[in-house]
Amino acid sequence: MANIFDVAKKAGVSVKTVSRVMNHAPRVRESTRERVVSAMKELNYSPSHAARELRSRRSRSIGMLFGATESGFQARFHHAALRACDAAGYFLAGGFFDETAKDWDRQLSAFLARTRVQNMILIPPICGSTVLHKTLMDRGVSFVLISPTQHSPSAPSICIDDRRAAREITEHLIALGHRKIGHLSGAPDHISSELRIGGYEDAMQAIAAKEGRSDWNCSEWIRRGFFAFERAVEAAEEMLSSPDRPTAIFAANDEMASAVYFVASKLGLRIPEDLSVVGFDDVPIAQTIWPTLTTVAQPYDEMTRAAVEKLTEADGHETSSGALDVLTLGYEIKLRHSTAPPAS
Amino acid sequence: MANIFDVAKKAGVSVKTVSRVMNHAPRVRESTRERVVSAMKELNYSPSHAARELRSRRSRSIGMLFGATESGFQARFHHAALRACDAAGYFLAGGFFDETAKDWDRQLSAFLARTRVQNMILIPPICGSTVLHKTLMDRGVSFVLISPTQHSPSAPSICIDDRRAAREITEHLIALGHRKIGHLSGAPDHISSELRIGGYEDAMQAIAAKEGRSDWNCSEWIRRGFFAFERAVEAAEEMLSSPDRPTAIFAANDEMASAVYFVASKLGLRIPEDLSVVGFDDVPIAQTIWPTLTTVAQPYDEMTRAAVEKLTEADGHETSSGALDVLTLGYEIKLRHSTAPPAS
DNA sequence: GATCGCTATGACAAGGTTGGACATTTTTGT
DNA sequence: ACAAAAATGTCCAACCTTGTCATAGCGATC
Repeated sequence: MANIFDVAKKAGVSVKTVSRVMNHAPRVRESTRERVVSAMKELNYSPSHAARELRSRRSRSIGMLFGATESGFQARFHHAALRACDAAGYFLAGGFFDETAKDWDRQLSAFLARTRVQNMILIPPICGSTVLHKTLMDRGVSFVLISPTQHSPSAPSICIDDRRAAREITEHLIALGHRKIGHLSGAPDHISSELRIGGYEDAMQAIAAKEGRSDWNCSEWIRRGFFAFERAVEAAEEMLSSPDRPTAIFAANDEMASAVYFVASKLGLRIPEDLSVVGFDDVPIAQTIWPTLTTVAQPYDEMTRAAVEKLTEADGHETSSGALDVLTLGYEIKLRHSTAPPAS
Repeated sequence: MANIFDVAKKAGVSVKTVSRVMNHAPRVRESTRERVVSAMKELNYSPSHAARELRSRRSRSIGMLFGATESGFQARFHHAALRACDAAGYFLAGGFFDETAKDWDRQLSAFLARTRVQNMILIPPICGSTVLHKTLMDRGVSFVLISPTQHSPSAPSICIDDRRAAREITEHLIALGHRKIGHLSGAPDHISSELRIGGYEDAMQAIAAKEGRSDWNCSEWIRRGFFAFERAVEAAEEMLSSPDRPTAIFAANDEMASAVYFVASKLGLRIPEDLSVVGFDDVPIAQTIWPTLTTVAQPYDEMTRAAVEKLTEADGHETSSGALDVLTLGYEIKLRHSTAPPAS
């Protein structure tokens, strides 16, 4: 395997110049650059990331911790991260991380020690742990939070307008004629849960005001599903077996929406004839269950690309401006087959 | 950050001894080892993997290429690999790989150049590409194939007895009383597809022989679904809209089984009353659809652990014995709610 | 034409670890 | 007490790249 000396020799320059070319340093004559580049090509040269990392104390990898990789949600981000890293010339170092385990910090230390990543992308559910943030900061690791449970002054966050999206999708149900709309909400320590509840309430209160039902209290229609399938099954069972059951349910993620399908199927309720369902996230399952699920699509690829950009741009440069750095991207409502007017 | 010299000083030994301890070299007294280990702990030392890799030309990472990370199947292996690598002290370097893309080799070269992995685990669908095998061998990368489309003389494979599993799960349907059993098979270039067809036919022919129906040709009941949801939807529609439709379907993976649910739901067929369904793989979706899916569980964790072991054991040592190295692990049939006797 | 300033390039050390070849010390067995 | 074996140390080179500082070349300025 060729190294930098071979390239230098072939191009008739010093190793340093080759290094400069690789690192896009200024002050290299165009003709020299070309000579070097073609020498690299000819020798099929690729620099040793170990040596670069050793010398420059910068690694070309981005770390990411996964808990439940099967969760559709994490799998989508995994996919997006693989592509974004590929595009940026970085590679993804994945670690397993069980946030409920006791040897929490051992897992994290082991990951950091092994990979020596300097950059990380943190996704739910673990992105919200302040202890985690602190550990990373102490170690000098920069990180970006995606859809965090809470924003951090020490790292940029990337999210969507959860509240507006929740409001919009609830309004879709209202527009179809639904009034008894249940909400299956997420884990209470997650900012998105509360924002989605907020959006739901915004929509419900707006229609209540418009139709003059001042006594109407939509918060009775909210049940916690904690973003988890099993918990959502319980909550949905409770909601749907009540005599005054809702005619539509807005689940705060698709996994819980599929739990509603599960329960509805068990109880013999037809979707959407007897019950309309909407979700949130647009994970793959949304299109592989029948009827396909109306939901809010997160811009996974865009979010992850932005995260990688933030990390690679800042690489090396300390750029904590002090102000909260929050990037809000656009979502999309996907209308599919899980909603219909209520049975009259 | 402490380095090996600091540790040596603290432990009162030479750097060499510290190195010996880290690399589990023989001829180190237990008491010395302990002193060194505790010095490392105290200093919170972790070796620079860049330096180790640079010097020893061995990387502590295992590479893995993912195509469709959302596919449940790959997500399960991702999860298993993260855990197995963690346990082995390695880390997982993930790469995106679209086997249908044109810049196929660019993707692979970029991945290998960036990560410089020496070890890889290959999973379906890309694990079968002989071009891929060749490239890896040329580059001196060792690899293990999991459930490969075809075995390779140059790498160990890990799989289950697909044929027996397929036979067994088909027999489950037969035992319930089904005779008109359709099979939704996988991609024809994949060895597992053919083995699962084989197992299905074994079971069908056995019952045909037993019941004296020598004219019965079960191969009419086979349709290709190519392991893909959309293709399976088409195939299932065809199967189920025929007047003499099957009373049970054995899908060669869970994704296709969920496609059967999708179509059944669309056509108003109830599972399992009107149609029994069984799958293969036991991916997460099998338990989050109602009725929960009877399927064959692959031993994901065990398979991946075995793969990591093979790689880490062989690390450095050339051990190609020449003979085919195929490890067959046990599967498990998960009986759930998607099967019942046929309507009489 | 000597001096200055700027650009492009080069020489050399450093970064943390392991490998190799031996030398030296300690332990063990007799 | 002596030899053999085991444990540890010494020292240097190598791995490949980048950072620091130095220098050659060259046009502009006084």
